[in-house]
Amino acid sequence: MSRKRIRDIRNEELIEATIVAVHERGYGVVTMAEIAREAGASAASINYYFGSKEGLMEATMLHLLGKLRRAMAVGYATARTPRDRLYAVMDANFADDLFTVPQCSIWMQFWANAPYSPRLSRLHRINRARVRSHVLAELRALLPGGQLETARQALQCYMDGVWLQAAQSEDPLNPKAARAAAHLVVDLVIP
Amino acid sequence: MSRKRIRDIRNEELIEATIVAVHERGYGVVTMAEIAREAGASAASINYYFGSKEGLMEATMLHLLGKLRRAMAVGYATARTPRDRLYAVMDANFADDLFTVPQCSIWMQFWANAPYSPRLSRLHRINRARVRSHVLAELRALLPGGQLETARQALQCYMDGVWLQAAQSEDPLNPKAARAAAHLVVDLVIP
DNA sequence: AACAGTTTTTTAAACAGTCATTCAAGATTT
DNA sequence: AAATCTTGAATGACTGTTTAAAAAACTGTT
Repeated sequence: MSRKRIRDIRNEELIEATIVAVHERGYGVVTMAEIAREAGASAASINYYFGSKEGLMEATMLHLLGKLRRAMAVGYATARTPRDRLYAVMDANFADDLFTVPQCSIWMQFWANAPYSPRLSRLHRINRARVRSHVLAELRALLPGGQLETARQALQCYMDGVWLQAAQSEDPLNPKAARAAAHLVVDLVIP
Repeated sequence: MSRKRIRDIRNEELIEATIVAVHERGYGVVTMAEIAREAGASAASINYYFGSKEGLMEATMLHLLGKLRRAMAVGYATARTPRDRLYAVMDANFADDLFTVPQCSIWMQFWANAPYSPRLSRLHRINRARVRSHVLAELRALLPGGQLETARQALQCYMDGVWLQAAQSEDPLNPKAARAAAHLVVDLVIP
C-alpha cells in the first residue's frame, strides 16, 4: 500500500516542480537538475520515476489534461441546456486552478514541442478531438448546420488564443474575468 | 554597393533556411550546423552575419513581422469601409505567402520562446500592440463601446488560435479557405 | 521490540555526447 | 594591396542518462 503511495507522492511533487521550472525557464532550456532542485530531489530520481525528460513532460501534460477533463465533467454535471454546457466548456478552460500563468506557459511549451515528439503529439490530438466533439455536440442544438464549423472554430481558436496570450502575461491572471469574457464571446457567436 | 548586396543576399538565404530548419526540428533542438547545411553555408558564417543563434532568430522574426505588416498595408490601401479594413487585417494574417505550415511553426516557436528572451519579447509586444490598435480602430466604427473589447479579443485570439492549429498540421494549408472562414467569423462577431 | 533479509528509493559520480561560439588562416572580391 | 567573406578545427562548457553503492522502508519471524 505505502509503496504505491510513495510513488504517487513523488510523481505529484515532481510534476508540480516541472510546472514551476518549465514556466520559469522554458522546456527546451530547463535542465533536469533545475527541476530536481525545485522539487528538492536529484536529477537521477526523476529518471527513476519517469524514465526520461520526455517521460516527465508527458506525465506532466497527462496530469494537466486530466485536470481539464475533470473540470469539464464537473461543469457538465450541473448544466441543463446546450448553451449552459457550452458555458461549462469555456469555464473549465478558465477555471481558477487551471487558468494560471505557469500552467498556460506549460501548455504553450507543450504546443510548441508536440510536432516534434510522437508522445506529446498523441496527447495533443486526443485532447483537441475531445474538446472539439464536446463543443460541436452543443452547437448542433443551437445553430443551423451550415454555421456549425465556423462557430466551432471560432470558439476553439478563441480558447487557444486566450491561453497563448496568458502565457505571455507578467501579472497574475483573472480567471473570473476570463470566464465572463468567454461567456460574452459565446453570446456573440450564438445570439 | 555590392558589399551591401552580398550581406543582404546572405541574410535572406540564411533566414529562409532558418524557417525551414526550425520548422523541421524546433527552435530549441535545431542546431546551427543544421541551419547552415540547409542554407549551403557553414555555422561560422551565421555567427559572422547574425552574431549568435538568438540574433538569427530575432532577424528571422523581424523578417516575418515585416511581411505581415506589409501585407496588412496592401489590404488597407484598397479597403474603403471599416468592415473591409477588418477583412483586410484578417486576410493579411492568412495571406498566401504567410499562411504556410513552416511559417506558422516559426511563429509558434517564437511565442514559446518570447517569454525567455528580452529581444523576442520586445518584438512580440510591438507586433501584438500594432494588430490590436488596427482591429480596435475599425471596430470602433462598427460596435457600441461596451462590446469593443470583447469583439477585439474574440478576433485577435481567433487569429492566434488558427495559427496555433496550423502549426500542428501535417498537410499543406489552404489560405483561401482560411480567409473565407475568417470573414465568416468577422460576420459572426459583427452582424 | 528487535532483527536479519529483502525490496524500494536516493544520489554522487562517471559517462558519452552535444553544441554555440571563437579564431586563425585561406579564399574571394574590390 | 586591402577589405570582405568563408570555414575547418579548436574551445569550453553543458546536460540527459546510467551506474553502482548506500540509505531507507518494509517484511515476516522470533
